[in-house]
Amino acid sequence: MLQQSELIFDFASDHVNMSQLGVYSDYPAVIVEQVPHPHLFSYTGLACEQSHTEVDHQQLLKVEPCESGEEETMETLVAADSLLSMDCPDALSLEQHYSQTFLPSLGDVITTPVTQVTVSAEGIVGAVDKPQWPLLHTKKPVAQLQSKKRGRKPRHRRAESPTPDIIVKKDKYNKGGNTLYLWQFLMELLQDRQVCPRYIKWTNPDAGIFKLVNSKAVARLWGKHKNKPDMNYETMGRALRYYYQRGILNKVEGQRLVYQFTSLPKDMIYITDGDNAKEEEDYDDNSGNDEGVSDDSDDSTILSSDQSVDDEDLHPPQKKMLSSSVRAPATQRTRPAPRPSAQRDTVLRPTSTSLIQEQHLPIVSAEMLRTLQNLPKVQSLQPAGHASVFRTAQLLGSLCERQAAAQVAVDSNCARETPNEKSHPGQKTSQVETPQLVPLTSSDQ
DNA sequence: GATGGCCTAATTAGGACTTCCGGTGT
DNA sequence: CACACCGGAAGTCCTAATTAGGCCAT
Repeated sequence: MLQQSELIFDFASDHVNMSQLGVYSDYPAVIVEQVPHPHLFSYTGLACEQSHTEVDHQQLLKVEPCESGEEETMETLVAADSLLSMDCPDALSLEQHYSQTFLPSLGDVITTPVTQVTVSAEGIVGAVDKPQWPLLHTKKPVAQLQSKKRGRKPRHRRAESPTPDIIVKKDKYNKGGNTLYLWQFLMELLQDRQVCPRYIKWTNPDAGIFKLVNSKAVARLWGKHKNKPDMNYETMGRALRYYYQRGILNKVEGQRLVYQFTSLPKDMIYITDGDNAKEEEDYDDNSGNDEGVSDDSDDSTILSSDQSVDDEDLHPPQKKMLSSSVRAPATQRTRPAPRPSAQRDTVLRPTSTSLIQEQHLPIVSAEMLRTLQNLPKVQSLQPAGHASVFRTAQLLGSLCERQAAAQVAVDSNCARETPNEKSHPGQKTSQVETPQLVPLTSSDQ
């Protein structure tokens, strides 16, 4: 089994290898943001320069040698290692399980450097109805202010978490590194096939209603992320309840463990129950109850049904890929209704993928490609503006092309590329409609 | 020596939880 | 009885903003 560091190296160097290979030398600009959310690094041990949200395209289009990651790598590796080595009763720990969800590793067929599609966070907004009392600071006694060692101007109010109403500085989530809010974390889980719908699932995606199928497991995952081993659902629930006040979440009355996002990214990937029908069955076999009562059995109980995941890790990737390709394509879908609203980071993470493939032959999930290509927004994407979506869409397209071409002749014209990207790798050309939060109304429910 | 630019460390405010608790409802 | 759920209160952690001070060049 590959060590994490090996995976990291291979993964992080993938782009470089591609660019160095003659076959792919025509793809200088198809450098998708190689920056999974920092929290993903914390699980996987990956560490790299992060630059999602407000995109400096010039920067994005050059391969960053992980300058920040250089110092973060070891730390992150250690952290990830410690995470993964934390005691867990089951052979496949939740932590490992979840870490794998962010390490492209399993059955599905995306084997590209695509780590995510990020969407510019520009215009992320937050709760406007949150009271703001800037005068509170100005009313401090003068003597108190002067008693400070250093005089200080009244500082600007710090940007808050991106909630549906407050405008947040573009780079808020770039600088900080691994800040991942709970609601973001939940959205991540909801877009993760290995967790959704097993531990968390949509009950009404259109309305943003989801259920914590296994509240304890989700809380534990959250605790892992926050390095709070004592995290439990009660604590996490308190944080969730704070979201009520801030207009990020609503509680679905009468249903336990069921919450509702007040708004959602437009381009969010929705994993429905059908996507993981088998897993769902497995889970249901364990829980035997999906009506309002969570399955809070011990994680090991659930994980025992996830042996396939464990097994897959022990098998060569190619084999996994083949077996997975037999499965019915995923039924991931994207929210159809393009409703204007605020904006928020969106991560369209490829589903479980095999990270190391022989020859790194890119194999793109046709389903995902279709999904992306069918998005009107993606169709109108330009290589600038919020270029990450564009680039990823292009990458997927180009990878698909290469995939087809590789089957005909490896050294043939497999390096075709979309003209815009090819001719102007880093050029900012036009404005792209940014993915937006979709405010969810009661009518959706 | 004065001035300005740059960098860094220290300081601080504030956001986002986390922890604890008592209570209610199912 | 267990669990979900609620919300107040206080605390912690982390980050961004701000500033002073050092260094260097002019």
